[in-house]
Amino acid sequence: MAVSVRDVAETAGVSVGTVSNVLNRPDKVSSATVARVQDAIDRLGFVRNDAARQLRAGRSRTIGLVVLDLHNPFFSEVARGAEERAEREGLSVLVANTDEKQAREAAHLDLFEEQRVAGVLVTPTGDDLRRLRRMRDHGIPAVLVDRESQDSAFASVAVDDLEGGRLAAEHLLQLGRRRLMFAGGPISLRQVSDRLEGAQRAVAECPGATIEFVGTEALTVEDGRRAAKRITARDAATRPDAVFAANDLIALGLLQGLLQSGEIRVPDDVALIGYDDIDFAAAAVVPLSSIRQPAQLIGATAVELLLGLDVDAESDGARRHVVYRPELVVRASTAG
Amino acid sequence: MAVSVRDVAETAGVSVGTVSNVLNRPDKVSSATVARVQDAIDRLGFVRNDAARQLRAGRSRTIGLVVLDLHNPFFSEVARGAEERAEREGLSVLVANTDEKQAREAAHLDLFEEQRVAGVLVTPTGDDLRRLRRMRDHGIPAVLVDRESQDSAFASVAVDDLEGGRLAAEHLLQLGRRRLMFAGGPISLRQVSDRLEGAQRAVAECPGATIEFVGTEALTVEDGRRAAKRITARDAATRPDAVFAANDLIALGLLQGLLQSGEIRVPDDVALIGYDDIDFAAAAVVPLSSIRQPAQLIGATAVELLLGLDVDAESDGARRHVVYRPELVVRASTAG
DNA sequence: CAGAATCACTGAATCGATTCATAGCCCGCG
DNA sequence: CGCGGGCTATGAATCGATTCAGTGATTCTG
Repeated sequence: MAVSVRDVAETAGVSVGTVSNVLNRPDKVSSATVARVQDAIDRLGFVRNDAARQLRAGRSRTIGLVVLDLHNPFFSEVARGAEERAEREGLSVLVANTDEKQAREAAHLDLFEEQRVAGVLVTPTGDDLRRLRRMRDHGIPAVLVDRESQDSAFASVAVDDLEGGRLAAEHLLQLGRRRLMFAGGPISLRQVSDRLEGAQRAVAECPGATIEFVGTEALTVEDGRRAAKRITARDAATRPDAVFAANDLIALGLLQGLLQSGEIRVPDDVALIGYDDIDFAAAAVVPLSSIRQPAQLIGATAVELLLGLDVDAESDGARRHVVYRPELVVRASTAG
Repeated sequence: MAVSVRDVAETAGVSVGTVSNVLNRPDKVSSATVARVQDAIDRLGFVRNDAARQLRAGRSRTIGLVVLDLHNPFFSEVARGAEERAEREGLSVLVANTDEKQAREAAHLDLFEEQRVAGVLVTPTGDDLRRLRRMRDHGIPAVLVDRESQDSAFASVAVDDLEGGRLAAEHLLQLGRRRLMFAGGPISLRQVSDRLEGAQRAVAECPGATIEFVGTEALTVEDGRRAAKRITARDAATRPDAVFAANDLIALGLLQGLLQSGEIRVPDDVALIGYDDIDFAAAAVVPLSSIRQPAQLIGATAVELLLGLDVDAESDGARRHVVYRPELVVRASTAG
């Protein structure tokens, strides 16, 4: 059933080495032979066995991408960017979800290591880079995605989340809002804590303004809806007049929840701004203001960093840490 | 650098066979030996080489999933369902995008075959199942996803798209609308043509009602926006009074485009219904009516069919074709 | 025209985990 | 004491593509 190079070689009347050459370096083989071998391949329906090839090569032609949540269109954009870039290099990308859970992140990294991937692109769940270090020691380079690494050992692509947080908060303050709220979580995610901190700094510079933190379990639409309940449950007087959501999914959930209550108008009573500027943000009930990040570019850059990466070259730190700037996108949810 | 079972065996003072047993059948090995081997594994930082394992096994522990568009939340739900189900069986899922292009579908299937995946779940782009047949002959079973197979050779999970199309159209007709339009494409996609045909049948049963077809290149938000332009460019009198979009992405694009024009109100001037009921449909500017499909369940069922599938058992056709029923979800975009 | 260089091809060795026939050991039972 | 049977462990053979030193044959060069 399984057709191997040996079978092909036999029916073409050549050696296995020649078959391999036809497959990998057709120019090294006379065209007559190429034709004979091709014919045998077609007749037998031969398909290369990638496992054998990889075993010999010692390395696969695949890149592992570990993201927090593929359901977040932001990450699926990142994935698309990475895939397109990798494809041009003849590599494919394997995508794994962590659902923001450390255990799943570890399990997926283990699987990638077993597969001897050419490298991994990771949005780390926590602050623990030990496993990545071990993988690097085993010859598997890593690039941190959507996260600046203080650690010079790993290249990274990120967007300045402090700046993004500041942009969002400053925008809300300029509207005259003073009782800000930040919704998102878990705070252990760097993205979340940095955006919050950026916002807090902006608020600190504005006398009379406050910002309150409401934690969520994760960064999904559902978590946003739950956060909305906690807001609507309060007295109108103690409610925030502006909410900055850690990402657009949370923001969309909040929007639904707040409007559903019937008492709260957006942006009149509560201004709302999200983060990521996913496609659906513009199409929301109240079109959502957001902080835009160049998602595809992030994915593509990560791949480039990975490929330009010499595992044991600790040098050239400068060009191995790319930081993009976020951009404010104003829509109806923060109008007026 | 590369640590192999041989190295582990050596430092643990046992044979390679024993190391393999510790890895795969620890109960067959005395606990003292297990401990010694484990210790060696930890000390050396040994990680199994999956390529070697697969080569020996002749088959990988991975399932390939080929979908039309991962950016469509419907498919990412399907993927999630498949992943969760597969994980319980100790399998992982590789996801590949076709962007609705035949060539990409073929390329990805080839890659999957080279990897000797345990099976593939496919939403075929066209009607050509030859490649799938060849793969089956090579021992790689396939399950058709979101598509009924007339072909008894392949198991399938689908939702009745004729029924879905009918549901959507009947709903619009019940609102009193008579000049219907269907927007979507390419028509070569079974999902598109079936939904259209279901709608046409409903329209045919309603005297005085018509349905017009507007094709799009693909099923994205952007295509929806473009379709909207073609509607807004017309005289008010010749515009449809209801639009049925082939999926929610198209519907959301249409919605944005129609509202942007300023002249058209939804649902007053044009009622709008989508398909899939993705999460974002409920959060749209005008919450979107839609036809719901059990996305995760489809993914999970596909995996089950695959695993229960004996490649050369042509029998038991009945239980190998699962068809779920779609469900109408009414929201503001078709109110009144 | 000898010797060098080029070309097309060969086939054994290799990657690393798993398998399986085999061997050694110990215990218990007749 | 001896034999069967249960444990535990062994290590050569295997999966299939690739590599690379080497063989012949042909063409080139001074």
